[in-house]
Amino acid sequence: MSAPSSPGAAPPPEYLARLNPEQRAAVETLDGPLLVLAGAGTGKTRVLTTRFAHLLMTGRAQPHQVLAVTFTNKAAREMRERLGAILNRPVEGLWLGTFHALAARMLRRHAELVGLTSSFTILDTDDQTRLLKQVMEAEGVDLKRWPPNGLMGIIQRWKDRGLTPDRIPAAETSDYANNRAEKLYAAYQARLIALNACDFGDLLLHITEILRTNTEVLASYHRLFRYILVDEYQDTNLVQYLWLRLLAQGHKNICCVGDDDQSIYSWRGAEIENILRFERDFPGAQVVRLESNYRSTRPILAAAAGLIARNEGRLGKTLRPGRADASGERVRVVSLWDSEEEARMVGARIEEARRDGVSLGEIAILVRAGFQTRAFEERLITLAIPYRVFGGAKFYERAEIRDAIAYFRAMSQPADDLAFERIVNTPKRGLGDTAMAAMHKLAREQQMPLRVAAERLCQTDALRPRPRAALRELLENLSRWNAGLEKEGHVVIAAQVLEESGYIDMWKADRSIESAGRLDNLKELVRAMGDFATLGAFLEHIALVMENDDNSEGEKVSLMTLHAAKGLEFDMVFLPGWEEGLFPSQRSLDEGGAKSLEEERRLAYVGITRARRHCVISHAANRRIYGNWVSSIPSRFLDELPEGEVLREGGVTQQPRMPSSVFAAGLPLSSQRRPRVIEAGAWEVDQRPEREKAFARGTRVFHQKFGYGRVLAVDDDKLEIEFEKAGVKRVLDRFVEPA
DNA sequence: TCCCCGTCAATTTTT
DNA sequence: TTGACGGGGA
Repeated sequence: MSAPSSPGAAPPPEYLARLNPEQRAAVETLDGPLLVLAGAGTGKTRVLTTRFAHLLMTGRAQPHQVLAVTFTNKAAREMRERLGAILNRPVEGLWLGTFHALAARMLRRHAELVGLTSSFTILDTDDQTRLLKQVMEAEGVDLKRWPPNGLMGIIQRWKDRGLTPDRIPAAETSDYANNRAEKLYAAYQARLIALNACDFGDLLLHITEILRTNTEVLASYHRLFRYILVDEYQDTNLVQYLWLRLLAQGHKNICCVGDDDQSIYSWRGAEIENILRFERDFPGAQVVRLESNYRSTRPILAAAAGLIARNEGRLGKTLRPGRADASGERVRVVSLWDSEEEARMVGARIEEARRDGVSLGEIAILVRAGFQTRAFEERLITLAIPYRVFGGAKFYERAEIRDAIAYFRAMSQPADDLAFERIVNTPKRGLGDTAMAAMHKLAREQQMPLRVAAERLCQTDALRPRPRAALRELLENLSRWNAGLEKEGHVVIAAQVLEESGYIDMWKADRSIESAGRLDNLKELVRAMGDFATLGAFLEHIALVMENDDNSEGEKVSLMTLHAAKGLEFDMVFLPGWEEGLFPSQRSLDEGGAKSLEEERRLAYVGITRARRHCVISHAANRRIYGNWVSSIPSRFLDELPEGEVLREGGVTQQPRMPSSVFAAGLPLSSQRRPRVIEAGAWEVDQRPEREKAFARGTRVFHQKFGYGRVLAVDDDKLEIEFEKAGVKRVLDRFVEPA
């Protein structure tokens, strides 16, 4: 390959010449800890991959001597591809992958140190909950009072912090289920080991435990990894941080890339403190800031910057427009009457953009919570605008896929009770509660896997002849299939399993609409297995690399949550529902206080910075939530946008429909409360004049949706009104009239 | 074994 | 309003 770049020598290689000075500093600062603070759209991925390539090109490291960690498979894939592109060849033997994939790979090498074998199973969330539920039942916990999912959350947070059951601080034993959380956690862990299984949290928990107690193992990784690269460092949790810190103790060449302003995952254990603390954690650390943004127009960046500047806990950086054509229209803030009108407004603007030649694939609607997508879906269907909702059910989560995988697991992993349980009576073999209870009883008494207990049971006359025969057949099949694996190969056996177990027939006999699709999915599953050398490799892939199936032909509007949008960009972005209680969400306000308000604000920042050219933020005065109308006041984030950078407007000039109650009251049209028609442009100059219209306490007022009421309290332009029919609500004064 | 009905809750999600 | 879930009855 080309010669390494030595400072001062001849022109730098082409891959470096393409970088701006700050990016280049991030790539060429090779020794010691380095934090790269990469703002949105500043070329983070480019820096990361170029740095990786640079390490190889300069001969600083062999491919296998670099540990490169990402959060998602998508990011890992992208890094691999771009690395190959820079080096102009595919690269083999890399330690490049997600935290979980890399941890699993390491753990398989040392599994016996925590009581597992190297072929341990990785459970998905569904299995995790089922197992925990069983543990809780065995301990006699009232599952109604103490839902397993609650404990699952507690356990996961503990695992996120690297806490094994014996390490739970006394102060935190939590009052869950009468102080039994810790005991249940220990029992759950014991069950996992007995099943030779890990949940996702265990992958990092176990390997970190191994590294911190086993100096020889740790030293071997110190010898191996000369350089460590970490993506999205602001999203790391404590155990991931501990794992990285242990590994980095060797050469101390750890480079973390991240953006504290985009830390939006604290609720799943991410600790923004990790990135804030970097310089203290890694003495001698250097920090490089990437602040040149190549994505968005100046007004969009200014709006985002103004908003995020309100946060206290941040390292601080300011995005500068880096594009030559950074001028553009201001961010629009549109006020609407209700959520239906909001959907109409978004739909109308999308149609308009489409007429103007904007590709639908370049348009996104980003919402705070999943349920918000529905209103927009309905509108887009009406307008015949193709769209795509991200974050739906995934391929591996479908029942038929999970069943099939359970068959493969049950066949190849005799200790995998969860898999065995799932398939034992699927399709129906007449093995109901009675048979299962007998198996469980024996397994428990003899401390053996279910499958072994089932074998024993078949040799007794504990079961009636019919179920006994069915069970025996299943067990014989499992052994036979497994025995054929070596000779026939896993793809042939997989097809055979699904066929001979009667599973395929079960779906063929099913006359529901989905059954054809399910059969297709099964076919696709078997086909995909051919891409893997062994069944084990395939199962690992399924557990860790659960790809969202991505059959996106054609250009479609993207509908997704703000969280799902991180890392993406679009020409035109709609950000609806900026209302107090929805965004920032009530729940985060209630539970997390000031800290989570800051996280909500970061989420808003992420939303705005997704937009390249057009950003339309909106809020509605009334919204239907869980079936009833709720009035809402504009999000505080709207007030925090710098005034000069936004254009405040009313909605589409569409008259809100009269509530039926008005007609029912039989009022003459002339005296009807005329709905305040919100006209385009009407609010461009804020609402100051409107505000003069003071409503004193006790004033009797009329509201379009809630009818008549009396003002209880006035807070600037927000009124608290006790409505005769609808109860006490908080409403903006511009939406009520004196009665 | 299946289906119907009452109850209850209801962000954000990757691996 | 929707959906998931569990209990009870056919």
